[in-house]
Amino acid sequence: MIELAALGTVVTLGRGTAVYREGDEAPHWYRVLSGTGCTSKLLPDGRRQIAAFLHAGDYFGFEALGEHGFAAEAITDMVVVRYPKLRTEALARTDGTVSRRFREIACRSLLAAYERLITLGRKTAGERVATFLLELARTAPDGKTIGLTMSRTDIGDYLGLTLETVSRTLAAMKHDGLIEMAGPHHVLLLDRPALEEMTEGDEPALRVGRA
Amino acid sequence: MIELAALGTVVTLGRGTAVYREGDEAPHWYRVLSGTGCTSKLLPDGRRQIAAFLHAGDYFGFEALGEHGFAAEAITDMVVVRYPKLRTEALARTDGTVSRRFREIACRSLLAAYERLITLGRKTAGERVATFLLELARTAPDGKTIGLTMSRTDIGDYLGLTLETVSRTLAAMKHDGLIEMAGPHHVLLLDRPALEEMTEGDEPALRVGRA
DNA sequence: CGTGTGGTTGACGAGCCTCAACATCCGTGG
DNA sequence: CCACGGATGTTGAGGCTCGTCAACCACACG
Repeated sequence: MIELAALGTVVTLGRGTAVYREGDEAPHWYRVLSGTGCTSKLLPDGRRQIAAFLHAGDYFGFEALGEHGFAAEAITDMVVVRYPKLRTEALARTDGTVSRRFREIACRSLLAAYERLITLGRKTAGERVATFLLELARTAPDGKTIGLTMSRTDIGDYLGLTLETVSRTLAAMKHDGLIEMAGPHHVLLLDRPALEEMTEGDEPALRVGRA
Repeated sequence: MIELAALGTVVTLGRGTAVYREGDEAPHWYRVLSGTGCTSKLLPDGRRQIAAFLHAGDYFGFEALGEHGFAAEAITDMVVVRYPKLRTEALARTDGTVSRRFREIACRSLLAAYERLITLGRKTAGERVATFLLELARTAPDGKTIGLTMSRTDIGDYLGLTLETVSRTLAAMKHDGLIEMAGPHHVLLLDRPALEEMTEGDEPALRVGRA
């Protein structure tokens, strides 16, 4: 019996290089081993939206049907495993476990994307940055020491803000004692409950009557 | 051999009723036969984001792993087919075609969600409304006569705008000769190329040098 | 040391939101 | 059949948030 792992090729990517571009044929999908990347799309006038940051363990590129709708690039040096779609498709056809696994990966990505819709559509700058920080903190060993491996521009393009607004919002959080910063790329969450409250917006002032 | 169709139950839903709520257990997934619905999520203070409008042929609810992260409701009277997850899971395990079908549905939804990220994160009000109109026009018989079955509030919650901005933007488009309206719920696209150009933002003014 | 890239901070303005008044549509009941 | 009332949509005035433009700073690298 074929194993999924046997179909993968390890690929090393230097910081800033493209894994694939928007419009490329999509014969492979990928999994991150180490480093940080992102998937993004440009509007003709240069505005950019990052769909997802890619961290160790994340899958990407599998959602493309014909060609890639989004580009993928390495933000830091990055190591990924590349899988050929055709052969993994064939494997999925015979192996129910693999097939189910694929479905679960797609569903998790979809759930994450839906969460991001509310962030981009309805949250304020402060709420977006708080959401982002807590998202990163989920994978931090101690849950509060965060390394920002991406630039302010990248964070802005991820959150639908400008780099200036990201910078200002972080400064305000520092000023308010919510976070501490050791250089531009190291954040320590000081007041997690306050940040969590920020991500959801305050409850409306005591609702009288119905629950 | 079991057929997928044999596992579905037809359910009729009155306008405004919930298919399921955020946090509900998710034993079923659904497909729309007729009518319009939406999936949405609320922030504690009442801000709402609509993740997707649901039209005939659309699948929804399958992405939930444990419980639903988003609510689903009928905007107009609606008929859906409800499928039990456990039994369709079992079917997918044995039938490669069904399994592949599920993966494809999930990937299509994911691609649509990614497209919406750039709409919500980077587009102006005018661009968002234009994107929305063209999205609806894709399923119109003549490609330009659109019935808006949802309210201005729903459109706003879908596009990350207020209902007033939606109304004003449509008025501006009418004024500019891009669309014509016969009542608040019937739109005719008059200048498709102009609308299409709007969805992508104008090209930057002639770039000199590198392509 | 220069030079370049990325980050911070400030001043200002545009775009969209908020609040409010008014219009229109539609179902209901007299 | 028409009058009423509520829900939905439109339009206007003003304000706030965040974007734009610009200057300055910090660090990495040759």
